[in-house]
Amino acid sequence: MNLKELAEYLKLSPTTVSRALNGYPEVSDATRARVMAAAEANNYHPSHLASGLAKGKANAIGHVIPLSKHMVMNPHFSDFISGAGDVYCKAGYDMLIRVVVEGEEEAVYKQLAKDGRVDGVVVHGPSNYDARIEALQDIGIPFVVHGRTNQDESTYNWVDVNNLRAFKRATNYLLDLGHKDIALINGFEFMNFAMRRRAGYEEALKEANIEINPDIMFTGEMTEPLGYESVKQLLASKAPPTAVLLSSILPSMGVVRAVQEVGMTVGKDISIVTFDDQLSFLQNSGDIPMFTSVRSSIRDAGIRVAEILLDQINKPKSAPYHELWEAELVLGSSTGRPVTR
Amino acid sequence: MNLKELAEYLKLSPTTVSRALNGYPEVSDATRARVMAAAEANNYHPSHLASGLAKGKANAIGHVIPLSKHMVMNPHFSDFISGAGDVYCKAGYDMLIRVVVEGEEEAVYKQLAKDGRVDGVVVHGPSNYDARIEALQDIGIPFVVHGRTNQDESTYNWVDVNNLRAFKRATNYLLDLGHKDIALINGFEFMNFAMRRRAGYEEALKEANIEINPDIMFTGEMTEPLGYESVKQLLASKAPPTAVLLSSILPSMGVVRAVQEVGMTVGKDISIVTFDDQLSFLQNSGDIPMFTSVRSSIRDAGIRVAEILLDQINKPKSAPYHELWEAELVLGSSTGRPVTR
DNA sequence: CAAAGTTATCAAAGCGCTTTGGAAGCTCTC
DNA sequence: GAGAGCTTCCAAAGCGCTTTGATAACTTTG
Repeated sequence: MNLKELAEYLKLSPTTVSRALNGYPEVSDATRARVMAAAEANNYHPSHLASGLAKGKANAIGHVIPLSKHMVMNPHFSDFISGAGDVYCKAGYDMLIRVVVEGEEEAVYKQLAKDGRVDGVVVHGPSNYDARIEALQDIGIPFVVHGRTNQDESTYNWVDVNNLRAFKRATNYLLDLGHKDIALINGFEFMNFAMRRRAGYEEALKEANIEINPDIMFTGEMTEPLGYESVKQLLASKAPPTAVLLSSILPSMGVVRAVQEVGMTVGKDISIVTFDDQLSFLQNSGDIPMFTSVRSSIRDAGIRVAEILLDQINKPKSAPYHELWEAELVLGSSTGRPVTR
Repeated sequence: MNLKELAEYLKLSPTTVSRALNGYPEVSDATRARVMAAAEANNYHPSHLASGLAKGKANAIGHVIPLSKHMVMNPHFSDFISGAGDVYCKAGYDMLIRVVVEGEEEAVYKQLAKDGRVDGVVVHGPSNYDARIEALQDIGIPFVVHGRTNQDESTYNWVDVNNLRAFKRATNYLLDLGHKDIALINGFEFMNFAMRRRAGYEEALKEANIEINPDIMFTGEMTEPLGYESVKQLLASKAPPTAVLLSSILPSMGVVRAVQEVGMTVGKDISIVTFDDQLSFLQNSGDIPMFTSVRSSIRDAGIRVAEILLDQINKPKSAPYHELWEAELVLGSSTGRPVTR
């Protein structure tokens, strides 16, 4: 059943039916009620394609998700998406996801934007200098970035955690406990968030006059094995670090595994502070959480990013909007004073 | 730039341009080359909405993802989606995701199907009797189920792991090692996969004449804490089980945490066998993997489900198609003979 | 070389909806 | 009781593409 048929059935014009359904005022309450009832009764759903075409609006938001070399979907996305998806759903938007080989995101964003399939896009995982930003600005489609780049921040919309401050604070906490050798297990540092975290770590060390030691700094895909392998390697050295700072709870699990494997105890023999995205499936909660962490919910970020994007779509040409979130330092049982050797 | 403008620019009719672009034979090679070049040069992208409307095809697949009570997106989805998304992308389809409060999936599937937004849908996490199946059959939209229900399997498309056999085999393996008290930590058993796994577990125990003990059987959302809490509880009893069988690697991590917390060793004091979906971010690999497991890749399932769905869309009215996969038993370091007490 | 067959192009209708610009039919006013 | 002002509805154009049915131009063939 389409609009025309519904109109014929009701002995009304398509115009009136369309208006009744879309809440325009030019139709009497009685007629509107009749139309609504008939639509319901006939299980009528307007064609999304047709209305989109007529209105020049797709009612959808695009997300382009890069697959890394190992064809891995970053699990942090699923929480982000769950937050954003919820917002879209409530606002009557769809979420359109393209899984794309890393490096081809730009072309895909362009195509999505041009072919009118989406009204806006969100940019995931910005690198330090990210070509997508200018590409999207050229196209003129609304977008918001989850994170920032080193480009001029004021020209686009973003939501970011203060990664530098978070890691500086985490490092300072470990320093205050008396740790001097603090390892860093970070994401890939061409990603902006990781670069900023490293900067925070280094800043804190410098201020404490501690030399930065590249031998105890690791980067990689933030998975369980990254933590395991890195700490295995550290523990094999003569004087392993007494503390380790991590970018995600996933590698932190790996650290715990490695530490326990050699019979040491987390929080006693070795301290761990981790960034905690509050992943839904690996909660670090309870009265005394397992990990001491700097915490900021990635799901909440998804929610805000989506809200901001919808705002920008609905009132275009508003000024770029930013939000910088401070992460919360949460004390858990994975930290303690270093053991004196 | 739209088709009409491009045609004017080329001094051709929209018909010819459209045909040239879409690879129809009724156009000379010379003209086609000219058109292609002009399209490229002018950065022309056909409107997805318009072509979809004209063709009666959306070029998109719908996924409806239920949010559980705790607003958690099941992390197993992200791997499934990464597989499926990849297939869609290569075939020129989009993936449309709706995050929906649990229980409302049915209405959403209906709407998606009716309004022409998608050409097919995939059904996630079927329950034992799932109303969505009949709803989708009524609507007449192509769909494939990831998993099965207890309804008549022959009437719809599905891809499933032989969960019963996998868990029976895993249980038998533990029995063979000499374990008599085997705990089960399962997903929610209104989910069909969990029900079948439990059946496999019980079948093996029955055949071994071991009484089924509900006190050592747990169900819940498959997260890290589920494993931790359950095993904490088990270890508090007088004679804790010597082995535990789990439905996912996530709770298995929790079991490890609980076991190590009391100073016991996994694979010696207590054995673990887990179902391993080969989640990309929690790999259980290496020469000797951490966990003994029954293994089947959820990402591969996503790939097959997507392929099958696209097939069904392209040749409608083909017979329902099924695939039942056998999980592989992989020996790791989390199992051993029970300690004699 | 005319008839038949091919090839290369086009005009126009249609996909299902929205929206513009009227036009009836009312109710008020002076 | 005629003009103004509402209210309620409609015809038709348009969104950007595809596709049907035709036509013109060009090759073959007997």
